[in-house]
Amino acid sequence: MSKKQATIQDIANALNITASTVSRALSDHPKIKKSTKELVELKAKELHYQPNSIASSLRKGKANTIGMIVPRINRHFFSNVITGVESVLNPNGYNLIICQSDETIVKEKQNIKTLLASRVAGILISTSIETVQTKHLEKALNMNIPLVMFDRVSDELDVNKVENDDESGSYDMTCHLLSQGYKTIMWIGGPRTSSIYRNRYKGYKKALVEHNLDESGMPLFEGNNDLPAAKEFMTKYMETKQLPDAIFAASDLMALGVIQALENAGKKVPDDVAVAGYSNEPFSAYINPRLTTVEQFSEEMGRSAAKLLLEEIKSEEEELVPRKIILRPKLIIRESTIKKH
Amino acid sequence: MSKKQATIQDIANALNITASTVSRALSDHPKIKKSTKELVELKAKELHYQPNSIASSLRKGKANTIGMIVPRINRHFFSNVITGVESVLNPNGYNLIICQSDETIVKEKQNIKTLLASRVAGILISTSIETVQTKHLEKALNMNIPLVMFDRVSDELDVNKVENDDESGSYDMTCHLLSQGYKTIMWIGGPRTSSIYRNRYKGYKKALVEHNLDESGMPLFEGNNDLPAAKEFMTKYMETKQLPDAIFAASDLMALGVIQALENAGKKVPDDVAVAGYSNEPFSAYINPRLTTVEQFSEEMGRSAAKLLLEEIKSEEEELVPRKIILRPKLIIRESTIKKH
DNA sequence: TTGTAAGCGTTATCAG
DNA sequence: CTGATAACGCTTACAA
Repeated sequence: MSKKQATIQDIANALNITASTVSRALSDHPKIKKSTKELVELKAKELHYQPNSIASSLRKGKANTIGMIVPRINRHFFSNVITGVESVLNPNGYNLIICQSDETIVKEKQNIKTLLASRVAGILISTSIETVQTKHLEKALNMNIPLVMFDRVSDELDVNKVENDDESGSYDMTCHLLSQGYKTIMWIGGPRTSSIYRNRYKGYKKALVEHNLDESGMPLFEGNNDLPAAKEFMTKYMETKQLPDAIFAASDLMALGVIQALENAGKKVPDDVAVAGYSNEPFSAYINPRLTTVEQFSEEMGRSAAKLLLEEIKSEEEELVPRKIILRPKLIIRESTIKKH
Repeated sequence: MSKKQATIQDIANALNITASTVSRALSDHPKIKKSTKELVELKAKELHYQPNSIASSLRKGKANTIGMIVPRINRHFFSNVITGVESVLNPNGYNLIICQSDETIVKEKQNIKTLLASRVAGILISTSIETVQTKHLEKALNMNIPLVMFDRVSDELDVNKVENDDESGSYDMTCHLLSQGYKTIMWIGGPRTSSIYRNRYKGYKKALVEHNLDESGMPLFEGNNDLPAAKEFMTKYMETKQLPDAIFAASDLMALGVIQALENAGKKVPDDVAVAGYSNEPFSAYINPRLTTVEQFSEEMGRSAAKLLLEEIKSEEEELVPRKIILRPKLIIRESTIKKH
């Protein structure tokens, strides 16, 4: 219909007042008469006025937008973190621009670029699996754009962080397996260049050492964190080698791959071999056997990260003392690791 | 570090040229000398120049941003649609602002408001379960902001749409159940105010009628599309009534709730009763029994919707002839509905 | 309580 | 090939 969008100027003209008065009226400035406020509201409706937050952002130098970068949006863990983030941001008047790095450093750099160009008020990021250098992230800091890292963090960067205590989650799981009487525990994980898998491996190793077991004697697989990789590895492994007592996969997806391989080979879980996962995917409670795993409280992680970011945005102080919030994961014991007698 | 962001003006001053030249150089205007382009690039790097897309958007009257509204981001279906959308939008230079309506009309209206204020170049929406009126969506159309509906669409609005052929998916499933010899088929679904469930029910009914069965004789449950609702209903149902031959749940989550209730009551699937779901959630292939369901091609839906939107944005024509893309879902037959002899 | 005026950083237009 | 100028729509000192 209307070729041209109505502006505050149009409202002002129609009411024989000035744009500044309209602006103040619309933002509920205390020193504007109630009557003019009402007039303005009315005329705004009449002209189908829609505020232009681009103009507002330009003038104010900041957008009411937060940028968020995750490796993949369709991972249960990350989509729940996003839900947590939104639940904090929206009530505070912020919008979220979501970007996916697809686990590549190239797209991650691209994402940062567009977020900086959009002059977002802050950035939340969980880095890609390829990310080791952090120069691109430092650009944000140089522009005084607050940045909070979550889940996958970088030690080099001195910023607010929210982490899962992967080491302790993994440690707890390994202790559980040992307490069930399993002696040889195979490790299956993603690349240890990522803080996630590095820490989970650390916890696994720590538990073994504490129980006087030599981790170097245990079989190990390190590959893509997905179902096919784990399934393929396990299938091949069984062709030549003996099964361990238990298998600890650093993700539920990998655990599922392992279970499928075992099933195909006619092996029973947990009778022939116990299998544990990590991260409590929605399916884990429902597969056969029900999968022992570690719950990560993803929404809570999103809320914490968003809160840290908002604090940082609100505090005008130049010097930030970076905080680190560590969320303690929870062991969830199900059928797949329970020793039968 | 740098208190102030460098602007094209700063670059211009440093090189004794004008801002317009810098602007053109940076956007690779054909009529700018190669040498000045290089000088500009260099100085831009030196000054840590970051383009300001807010200013650019204001000047150009449009943002390079697309808004997307989904009921819930952490639903497998929607996060995959988003992935599909991004895969088309990003290569075309568009960013995505993602909003969740949380299945409420109130939040959906709020979402529209912020997207309009951000002057997004277009909107992709799958409406909330509460949405029946569409006045808020018409605002976008009045502002000449292209809008594409996907999955959950509204008949009242004359816009581009991408739909799943829920009726045919549901019809195929019902025919499959009938062909297995099941005579009484219970319907379990979400509210039929939503086009989704209305169409799925239609397909179910159509198949029954074609087989000379009276749908009014079949047991039915209509409630929240989630696991607990279905589980609770089923548990109560069994207390007083006979089981049907088969149960067709309009979502995998509801199917899972049903299976759990049956399991708790000591009933076997599919021996005592067959169970089918809809939408092929990631867990469905792995639960016990493996769930017969309908695959929806969610990423494809995202890609189609995004392409339609881009076309509409690019075409300057005032009058749009709305198109409707209908994606044909695919029946996936697994253990949970196979009759044993 | 309201008006005046300047400016946020870009880009389109016109001119040369 | 480049420069000058205005404008996008809004906010905010400062003034009245």
